[in-house]
Amino acid sequence: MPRQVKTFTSSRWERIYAVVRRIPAGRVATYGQVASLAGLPRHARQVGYALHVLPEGTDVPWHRVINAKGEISPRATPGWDRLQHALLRRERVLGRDGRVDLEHFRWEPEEPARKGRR
DNA sequence: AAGGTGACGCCCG
DNA sequence: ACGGGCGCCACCT
Repeated sequence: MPRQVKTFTSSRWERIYAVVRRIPAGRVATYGQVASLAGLPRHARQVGYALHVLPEGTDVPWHRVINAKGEISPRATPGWDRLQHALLRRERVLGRDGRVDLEHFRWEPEEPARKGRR
């Protein structure tokens, strides 16, 4: 686990953050889903890493990203998963088992459907 | 420069 | 439900 967080100039990470920023409150997305939407399929782990190195006070709603099982992924540092639980509960997406029902709360970005052209 | 690591995901007992 | 194994691949040391 990196203790020293470097400045994130990586465009890959920026693309990931851009996707995460679009997740509205009350919805969640999975790591793999974010990766695909960012144009980086099979990079779920990189999404996890990109979120991991976010500075405190970021505007990126990292807590809305969970794993494919609808669970809050365990952290190396205990305590952080608690914060995510609290934030998600505040957004009313946590089931009684502490998990998120993806059937109900998975974020599905609107299709651009930019067909105003013709 | 090479190998280790992981906030993942999927498949199989 | 649950754990183990493995493929993935950029980032870190």
